[in-house]
Amino acid sequence: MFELLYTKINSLTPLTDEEFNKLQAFFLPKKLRKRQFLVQAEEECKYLAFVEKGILRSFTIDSKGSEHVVQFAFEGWWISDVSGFFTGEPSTYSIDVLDNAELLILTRANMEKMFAEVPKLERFFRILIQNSYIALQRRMAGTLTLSAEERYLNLLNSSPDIASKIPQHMVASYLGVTPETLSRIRKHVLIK
Amino acid sequence: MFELLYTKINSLTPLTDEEFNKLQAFFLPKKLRKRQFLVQAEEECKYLAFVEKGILRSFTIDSKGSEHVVQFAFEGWWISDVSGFFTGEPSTYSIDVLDNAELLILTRANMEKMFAEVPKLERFFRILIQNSYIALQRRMAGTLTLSAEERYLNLLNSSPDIASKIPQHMVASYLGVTPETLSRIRKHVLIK
DNA sequence: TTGTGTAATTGACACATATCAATTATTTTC
DNA sequence: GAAAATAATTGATATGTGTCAATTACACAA
Repeated sequence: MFELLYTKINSLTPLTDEEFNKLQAFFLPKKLRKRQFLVQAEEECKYLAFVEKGILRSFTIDSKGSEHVVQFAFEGWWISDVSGFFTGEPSTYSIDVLDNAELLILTRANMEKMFAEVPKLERFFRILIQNSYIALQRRMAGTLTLSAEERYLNLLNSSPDIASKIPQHMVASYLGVTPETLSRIRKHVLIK
Repeated sequence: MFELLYTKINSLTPLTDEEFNKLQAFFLPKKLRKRQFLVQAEEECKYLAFVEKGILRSFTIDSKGSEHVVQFAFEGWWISDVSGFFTGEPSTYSIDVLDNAELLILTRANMEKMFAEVPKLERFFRILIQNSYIALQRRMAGTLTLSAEERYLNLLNSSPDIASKIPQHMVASYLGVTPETLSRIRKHVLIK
């Protein structure tokens, strides 16, 4: 059950067997089916989740009621409302399941206990969030500099998983365009 | 010279005097005047800089030659091309000085040595990057959900420094609009 | 399997923002 | 302090993307 987690942590911060055994105690397994919520906006986001199986996404709903996808999470990825998780404030995002999921859940309290027992993990999570930050900066730069069509073509390259496994209207939302616009972009790209 | 740095680090991760004394040895003071570059795109970004005095910004240049501001850094902030700094790859951004600056510079090698001597700092930098990530997520959500005018009004609220101390065309670039559009937005906002 | 809801496509039109060009205001430099 | 460079404003027009409405395609549940 912990193989994937082990691989992922070990690739960034090699752990001894003993350290890895300690670590397991702090994670809580959780299964969720499609359409279930891990976190509801406005509530406290208590969890940082590692995705063993399935697909999740986080999203906001704006003042006009439309959804905006913030992040997708596939197998081997982490997902949370980082802001809510660390500040304790009510979550600004909701997180729900797109494909039946098996998760390993870390609560804030368990995370701190874990850091106390295995200090090396402080480093792992620094690098993890660092990589997320870098990816987000790329996405941000893309929305500032590229047209919707260029962003879509980029996505096909850099995240083929998203383009192929996620319903189109959610891909549109992630790209920051309407479903109609993405549909037209796809038509246009095919023709070329 | 290290007062501001001390205050900033101490507020997130309290340090003993001894720890703080050790730490100072790893930072290199550097003065730069307006228009000088700390990092040039395409070169390696060797530095993580703490801003003691002055203002800097990081930016990219797109295929059409126009600049896009990624980040501003005022006194007490940190700036770097995070991606380049940690991966060692050529920087995607340039960083230059908007207002004569006094910096405390950390190289990658010194950072690792520092972590070895004062492990607590691993935690500090995790929290630092975490907060940057949260801020960037807010900005990203804003560009997905808000009109240019709403983003400008948000900026006035959340970062009055940016709105008041930065040339308007750079604020426009940061918001992801043209200078002409920002000029019109300001006119419109004043009238209301 | 058929029906019912949801997703994707398409068309007509609206609107926010970009682009280009000209003018005025503000800095910088010698 | 005058000249030159840069920044901000304004107007006219172009364009990408959004909105609304209708149609077709698809998925899932009874």
